[in-house]
Parts: sequence; C-alpha cells; structure tokens
Amino acid sequence: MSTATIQDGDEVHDGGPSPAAQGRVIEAVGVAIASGELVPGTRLTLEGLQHEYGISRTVARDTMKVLESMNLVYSRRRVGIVVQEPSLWNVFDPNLVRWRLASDRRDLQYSSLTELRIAVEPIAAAGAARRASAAERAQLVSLAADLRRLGEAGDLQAFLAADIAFHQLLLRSCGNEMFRALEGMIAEVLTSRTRQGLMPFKPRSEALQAHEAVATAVAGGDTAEAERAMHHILDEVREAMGLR
Amino acid sequence: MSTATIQDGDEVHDGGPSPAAQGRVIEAVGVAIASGELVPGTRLTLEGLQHEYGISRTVARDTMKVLESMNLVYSRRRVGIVVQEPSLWNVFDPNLVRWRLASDRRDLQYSSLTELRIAVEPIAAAGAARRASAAERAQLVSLAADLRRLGEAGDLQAFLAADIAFHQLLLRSCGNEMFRALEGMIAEVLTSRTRQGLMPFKPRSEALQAHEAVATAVAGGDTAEAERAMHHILDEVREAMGLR
DNA sequence: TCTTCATCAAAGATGCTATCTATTCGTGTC
DNA sequence: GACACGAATAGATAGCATCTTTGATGAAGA
Repeated sequence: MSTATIQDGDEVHDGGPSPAAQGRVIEAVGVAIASGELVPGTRLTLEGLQHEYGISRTVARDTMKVLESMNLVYSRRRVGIVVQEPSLWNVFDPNLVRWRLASDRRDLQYSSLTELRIAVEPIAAAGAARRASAAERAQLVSLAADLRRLGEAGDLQAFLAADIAFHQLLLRSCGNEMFRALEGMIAEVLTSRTRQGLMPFKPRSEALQAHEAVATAVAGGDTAEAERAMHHILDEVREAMGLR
Repeated sequence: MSTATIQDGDEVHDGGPSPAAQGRVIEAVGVAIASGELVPGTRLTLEGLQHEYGISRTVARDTMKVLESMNLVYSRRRVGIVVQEPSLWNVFDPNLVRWRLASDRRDLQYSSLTELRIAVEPIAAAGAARRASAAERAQLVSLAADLRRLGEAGDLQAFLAADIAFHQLLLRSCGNEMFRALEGMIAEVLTSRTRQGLMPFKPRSEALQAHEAVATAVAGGDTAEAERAMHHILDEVREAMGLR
C-alpha cells in the first residue's frame, strides 16, 4: 500500500516489503544445504541470492554471515560463497539440527542424537543426584509416578508428554549447562521415537520401574544408582538401535 | 597509509580501514558477553556499536545477526539489541566455548566440558569398535603404544600431544558426526588439564594400560570392552573432579 | 476534585533497500 | 613468469518503512 518506491518490479515478491525476509532466506538456504540439495563446493553469489529471493544486498550479506557462523558456508572474494563440507558444520546448532531432521537425511541426524542421548543421560542423572534442587527432586519423583499411571493406562500421548518432561527436567537440573542445551533435541528424539512406532505400544513394566529407580536415586542423592538406572533405561534404546 | 577517504574523523580508529572489522567486533562483543561484562538485559544499539567500534551500520548489523544466531542477544525494534540469559545461549558453538574458556568464568566451562567428555567418550569408544576403519584401528593401537613409551619416558609434552591425538582419533572414527564435532573441545580440555597441573607428573601405569585396553578392544571390535576400558580411563578424571 | 482507564500521537530503534568505493585474488595474456 | 583485467566480496552511507514503547491527553467514575 504505502510502499512508495519498489522500482524495477521485474520480480515483485508477493509479501509486500516482506518483514522477516531475513529468516525466510536463512531458512531456505539452510534447508537446501542441510538436505544436501546444495552439495559441498557449490558456489553462490550475493547477487544470485538477491535475485532469487528478491532481497537487498544487505540482507543477502547477513544471511550468509549467519550461515558462515554455523560453518555451513565460507565466503571468499572473487569466488563467492562456497558450501562447506558437512564434516565442518556446527552440528550442535539447534537450527541445523532442526533442518536436518526435516530433510530426507533425517535418519542420520536421528541416530546421532540418540547416541548422544545414550551418552549424556546417565551422567546427567548422576549430576542431578548430586546437584538438583529439592523441588526438582520432588518433581522428578512425581513425574515417575505419572509415567507409571499413564503407561499402565495405555495413554500413549500423555505418556510421551510426561516422558519428555521427565528427561528434560533431568537435563535441566543436572547442573551442566551444556547438557541443558540438549533439552530441545532430546524432546525431538523422544517425539520422533513414538511417532515412528519405535516405542512399544504399552511401555514395558521394566522401563517404568527404571524411571522410578532413577527418580528415587536422584531424590536420595545416590549418584551411582541414578547413573546405573538411567543406563538401564537406555539399554532398551540401544537394543532397538542395534547398538548392543 | 593508503587510507584515502576516512571522513569526519571525530574518532579515527587506529587500525586504518581495518580489514576484517567484522571479526574484530564479533570477537569483542562476544567476549564481553561471554565473560559477563555485559550482563543479561543490557541494551546495545546499532548506533552505539557504530560509534564504539568505528564501523558502519552494515557491519554492526551483520555482527549482531551472528551474535543473534548464537542466541547471545536478541534484537527488537524500538528497544535495541538485548543481551540474553546465559541459559539460552548456544553453548555448543565453538566460538562461544572459546570465549568462555578465555574469560574468568573459565572453570565453569571447563567442568561442563569435562563432564561432557566423561559422558561421550565411552560411547564413542564403543562406536569406534563397531564402525572404525581398519586404518583407524591400527593407528589407535599405535598411538596407545606411543603413549606408553612417552609416558614411561616422562616426556609430558609429547605425551600430551599423543594423548590428544588418541582421543581425537577416537571421536573422529566413532562414526557419529556430533561426537566428531567435539574434537576441538576435547583437545582444549586435555591441554588445559596438563597446563593446570591436574595431570599426574608421570602418567599412572593404570591409565596407560587402560588406553591400550581401549585400543585393543576397538581393534578387535569388542564394543563392550572398549566402552568399559574408556570408562576406566575417565574414572581417574571423575575422581579428580570430585564427581565420584 | 481526584483518580483511573482508554486512546492517540510522537519518538526511537531496527528492518530493509539502494548505491557507492575499496580490496582482493583468480585468470588469461603477453 | 609477470602483469593487467575483471569479478566478487568487504565495507560505508543515506533514506524510507515499520514497529513498539512511552507519555500525554481526555473522558468517565468515585
């Protein structure tokens, strides 16, 4: 409407002056790289991006700056912006994880995350047993009870939600900021596990018991037992992943 | 010298036209935030940054975009650029890790990384036993032998180098891209451990044996034993960190 | 009359565009 | 092998658009 200027409309972008052009482009290019559609070595240019997405040079510039800070691309004068080798990517960047989970390379990302989870959660449980607050310990016990109730009732949806809450609380209360940063990714893995039907239709009684054991151990400050019980929970996952 | 223009020099920045102004500013602001010098809630403005660092709006914008993608800040109209709560930072970003290790909050970052290492390395060892290439297995055995030789000779410097190589190779060959991304951070932790004198002056024979056990198990494809032996190596670290 | 609440306008900041100069570095030519 | 050309990013500047906070104004009610 009041967008006065807008010259040379050879390719008017629909959304008007499109607020959040930035995010749109980062998303689009990020997804294209993460999915492998843009293979390593591919060269982009700012001008090309401007034209393709109908954005100004500045926006193209800072988009590439963000992608560069994730190590998805590097830029050199006279050459352009070059897509990096996957082995150099910042694979812990939550955005990148999201993009990869949305791509058809989903499985690779999923198994990496699962293995990470297997590694981290036992130590997180031990950390929680050592450092969680009283409120967190109590909530953990309560969540374990919820899990049993919902699991025995067969309410898979609610069970998943409580399961996510349980594991997230553990990561949050373990006192390690890096573990806490994995909260979102763990949630993603658990959700995906249920969606793909990798979860038993009805949670195994053994798993329910193990969750209770973790909660009890954390509540009682028994680090070794918390770690052991969490290991036990994850053994089931390892089994399912063929990592046993 | 050839800095032709430079108008209105009310505050000429020393470095001339400063190539790589970008990196300089990201580094400076990133360090200031990571070190806690800029507390959460602090407001910056593009204009303030332009003035402070003698840069243009474009560069200030790019810089903030990068910091925003690490979740160190968020920016809102009419408000400015606001420093985020540390709990929201992308603490796995290698740059942020570096900044924090360089700050006086070093210890916090160090212990988080150590705990992460304790969690990841056993699973990485198991992964390597399952998935490493023949060359990698051989190299691991060879590095373990080097470790014994250098350890018994008391050459702490060379021992550290070989130790880093050993643990990095393990992470690289374990087949998990996320673990591999931790290579640099592990190297940092090991270096720091030696520098701070946390390493025994002469590596304990038990540790040397455990490294050999890991290498042998990986070479032989014995995942359970590789994991167990790596756990054993890390028990010493846990002991030292008071995590036992 | 005083207080409270809703409404509206101005200001201050970023979002985005457009355009310019400087610098670098790969490539082709001599 | 040296050198010139050109393509591309790096950086600077100016300006309009947009959003959102803040404060002022005015009306309704106690």
